Amino acid sequence: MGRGKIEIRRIDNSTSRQVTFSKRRSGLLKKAKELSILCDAEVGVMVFSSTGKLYDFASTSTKSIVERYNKLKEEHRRLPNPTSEVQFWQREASSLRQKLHNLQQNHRQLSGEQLSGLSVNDLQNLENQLEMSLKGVRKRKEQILTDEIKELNRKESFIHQENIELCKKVYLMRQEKTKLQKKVSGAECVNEANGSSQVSYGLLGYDLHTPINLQQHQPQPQKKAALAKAIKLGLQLH
Amino acid sequence: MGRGKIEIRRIDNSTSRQVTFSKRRSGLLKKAKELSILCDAEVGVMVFSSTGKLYDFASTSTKSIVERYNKLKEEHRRLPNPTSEVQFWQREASSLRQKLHNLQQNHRQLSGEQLSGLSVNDLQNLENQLEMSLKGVRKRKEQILTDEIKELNRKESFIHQENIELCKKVYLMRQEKTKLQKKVSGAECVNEANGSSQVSYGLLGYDLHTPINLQQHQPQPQKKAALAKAIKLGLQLH
DNA sequence: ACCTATTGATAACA
DNA sequence: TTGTTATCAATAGGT
Repeated sequence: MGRGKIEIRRIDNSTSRQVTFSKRRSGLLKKAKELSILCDAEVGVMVFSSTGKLYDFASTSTKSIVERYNKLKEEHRRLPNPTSEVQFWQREASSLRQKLHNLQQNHRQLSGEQLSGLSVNDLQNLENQLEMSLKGVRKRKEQILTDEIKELNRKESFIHQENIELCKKVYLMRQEKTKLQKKVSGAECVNEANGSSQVSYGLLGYDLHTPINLQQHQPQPQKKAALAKAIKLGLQLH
Repeated sequence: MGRGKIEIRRIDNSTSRQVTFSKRRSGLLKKAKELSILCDAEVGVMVFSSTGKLYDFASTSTKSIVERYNKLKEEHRRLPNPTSEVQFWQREASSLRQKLHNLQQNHRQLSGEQLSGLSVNDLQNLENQLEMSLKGVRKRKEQILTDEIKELNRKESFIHQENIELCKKVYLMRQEKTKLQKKVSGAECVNEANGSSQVSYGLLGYDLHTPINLQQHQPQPQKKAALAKAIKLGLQLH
């Protein structure tokens, strides 16, 4: 019920998982409430988010519902049998161990080990699964690299623009400088501060050129490194 | 959602209250299950009908959920019987849950999901790992198929040998048969059992030929099927 | 239990 | 997060 149907499996994207959790949780609690009212039933719902937060609903009180559940399901836990508590946790641990074991088994097969028990068909399925995974991983990698390259291109063009602006400035300053020099040489008076002034000019001219060249070439090695990286990693550049 | 909208208040008619209870109850449990799967949440639902019957759902186990609820909601039950035995098993379960969670995380990444947190280098490692796995799986598959083909070849040559032996036998029996026929026709006495004897000859001839042809051709389709399978599965046949 | 017209829930998007 | 809307899903009322 939505813009498209979805299959009931863990939602990968954490954001949409969060959104769906929020919406469906409230839907579930609403329906629990409606059921309890419409049908005069005692209903309790407990939901733990994956971050451990609790959301619950109880038509009466959670305590009373849990009490009722315990009373119905098993006649103890409180006073008589502290052993059952231990037994419960032992079983829980056992079940978890089993799940863990299964997952480990699966993991090993996904890693190309422990293949002895499998038929050709099982192996074919495994192979397909691995190829899908590989596709996913490569897609993600390519995504990251193309993003990186795009970003570098953006930076480069920005810096290039900046460079052009600076060149214009340099041109203007040169003009002003020559204008000033003409004025100075036009005046016959000999200035004692001449030497220091010339040093100043020299520095100025140097300062104006060097950073321009630096900025013009600075992005290049970065970009080249990214390209080399991409090529090394087998990315197809368009 | 139905032929008309209804007000959320206790349904007076007991029959339709019962029907609605049944329908909405299963809907609620279904949605609880979906929520737990979609959003990776721990969900528990308990419903008591007005007649006192219990219907429940728990993504893990109701006990575990109730325990978790109690632990989170109220710190009691600690004081009366903080049996170290129970505590031990609770810790054990908790630790196993953690391991399970980690492995699931890993498994998802190996399946090409949940890749958002990984760097290009991580992804490259994953890719290499998957390629190794794929290599292992393919090797194993090829092994099985070549073994199968070898076995079929062995069988075929064995049967072929057998076939030759049978042909020899047929040849010898034909000779004996013609010898006997000559003897019979040489004797002038008319045998009443002639008809049945001819039928017997006919059957004998048929019996001698058919199994030979069958055995000669039986392995062929098997082998062809294996080859087709191998080709379909992308195995390189040398 | 099974069948639809209808309402309700919600996935995708902004 | 909250709201909107196109779609899918649940289900009310009947059979």
